[in-house]
Amino acid sequence: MARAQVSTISYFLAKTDPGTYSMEDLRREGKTVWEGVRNALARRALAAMRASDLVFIYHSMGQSAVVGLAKVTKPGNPDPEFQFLAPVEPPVTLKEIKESGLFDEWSLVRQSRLSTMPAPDSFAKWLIKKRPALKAAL
DNA sequence: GCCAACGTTGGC
DNA sequence: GCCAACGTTGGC
Repeated sequence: MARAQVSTISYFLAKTDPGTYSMEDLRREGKTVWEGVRNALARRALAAMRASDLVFIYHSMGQSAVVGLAKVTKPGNPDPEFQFLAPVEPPVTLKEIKESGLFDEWSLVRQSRLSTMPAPDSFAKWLIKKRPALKAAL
């Protein structure tokens, strides 16, 4: 039976070394083209991004935490454009994500070197529950 | 086409 | 700063 197509958004997670380009830089600039990712699997995730998809910005290199939320304004071809939406305050650390035990199958946990990847809907829900302030940005 | 050596990333 | 994971390069 046909059913009305509801447009759904996908979630992603993008890592960045804050020493090179941080969430604060994105916040200041408002928007940025997310480029410089070379790994094939990571580029596939970038290419899959569509306008209005949501991206969790993650600081690698010491901080290891989700620090912000962004929206895809231009799709990946393969470099998408991100618009800053909101900080995650306080950041949600990889440690917390691991300790939740909910995301053991996720690439963030399984494949530490992967820099860009899809994020499960369950992670978005879990994060919003942990940081209710994010609701306003969604 | 295999695989050893090397380089890079990111967690700790 | 170290090391594990893993992608890439180059000799054969």
